[in-house]
Amino acid sequence: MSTPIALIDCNSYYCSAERAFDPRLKGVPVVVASNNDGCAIARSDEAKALGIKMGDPVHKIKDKIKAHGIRVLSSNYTLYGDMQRRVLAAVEPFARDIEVYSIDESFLDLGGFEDRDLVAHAQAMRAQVLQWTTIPTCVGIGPTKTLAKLGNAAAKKNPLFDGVADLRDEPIRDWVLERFPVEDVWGVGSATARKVKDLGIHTAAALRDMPVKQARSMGTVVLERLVAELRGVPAAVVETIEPQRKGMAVTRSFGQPVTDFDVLMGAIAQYAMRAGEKLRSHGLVAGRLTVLFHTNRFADRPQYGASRTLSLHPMTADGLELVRVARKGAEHAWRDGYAYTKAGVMLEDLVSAELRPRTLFEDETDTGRRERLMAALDDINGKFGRFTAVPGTQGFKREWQMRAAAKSPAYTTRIADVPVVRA
DNA sequence: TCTGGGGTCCTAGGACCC
DNA sequence: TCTGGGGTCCTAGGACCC
Repeated sequence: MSTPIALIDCNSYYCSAERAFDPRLKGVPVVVASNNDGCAIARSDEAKALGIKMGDPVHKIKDKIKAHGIRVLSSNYTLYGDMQRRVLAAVEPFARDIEVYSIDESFLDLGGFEDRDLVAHAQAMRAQVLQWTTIPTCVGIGPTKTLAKLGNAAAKKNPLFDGVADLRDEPIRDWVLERFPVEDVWGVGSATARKVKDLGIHTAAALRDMPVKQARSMGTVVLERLVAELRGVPAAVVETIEPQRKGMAVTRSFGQPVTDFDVLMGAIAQYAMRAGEKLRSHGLVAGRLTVLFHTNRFADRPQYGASRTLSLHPMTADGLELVRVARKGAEHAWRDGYAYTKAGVMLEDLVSAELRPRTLFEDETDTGRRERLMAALDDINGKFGRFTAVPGTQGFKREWQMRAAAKSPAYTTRIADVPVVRA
């Protein structure tokens, strides 16, 4: 008998986090938009009922927003990140181990709790999260991660489960899998769904019953493992230690198109500086940098996009060095006459800063000086807010700055924004 | 006028080597 | 009739996730 695994997932997480501090958002349709106020990335139940889909461009649903008074909020990741901390604090006592899978989902190793009624256990956990954060959740339980995930989706869809679906029970598992669309199974994307449907496989149960060899030859080992997991044979475990990161990226769409190299370079400089900050906060250095920018692929206008990858030696986390290298790449890739709408900086070959290989001609004093400069920069920007001290390359106008027309306050992380209750 | 951002894993195929 | 064989490393691109 394998250890039971649970998946706890927050319902309409970003919308729920916003509602925690603004009661006016309760009972009305709410949508949280992606960066630049571009797409709908979280919808309350009321917004879903109005037909708002995940990823809908906000400008294409303007009429619906107006007609139904849908509240559209800019995303506030500082708030969502801090609320996640609180959710996890509530969940912690209910599991032996936790794997934080995303900002609103965690896998729980329920080893040691087997002799309890796990449905009641999960209900108690949901109540705790709700009480501490006001955020509603659903829980799926199963012998494998895939089944826990599937149970979670079933609990969300079917009110019969009252928020908790335990798929360790075989009759219940079969009942759910036979009614579960194959394209909704975790790990089945549009390409795989198309292929298996051609074979007449339309449900999770049919996918489970697919011959393993056929799964392997049609897909990859990934599909083979997926079939095993649906059968209750674990192919993955709850991972409790965070793996070393392989890459890091800072990419943004612009608030308005950019046609001038220096202006573009301002944005790229900001992203490179931010990428450096991220590296340093993880204690890493990078060995390779990619700079990229492109035009709006949805627009009926001439298109151009390019990227350049350059190596960083010595490996570094120095923001100014990243800016210098990114500029070199951007100069190479630049073409006049286009309206660019997005740019980015990506870093690869990451290693821990202590393990950084030294190069032959490196000036240790100079390296030390630059490291202190970066530390000072992090200090200033940490204390007085991001972008307090920046290189001049970023420019002062920053017309490319992304739109965020309706961003909520930093209720939990900035003292001036803490809600005040008046008697 | 307005369509996000940041990740991971896997495979195929080329380069290179003995 | 039948192009040597086998190994590693790297990269690009696809697929998937939230």
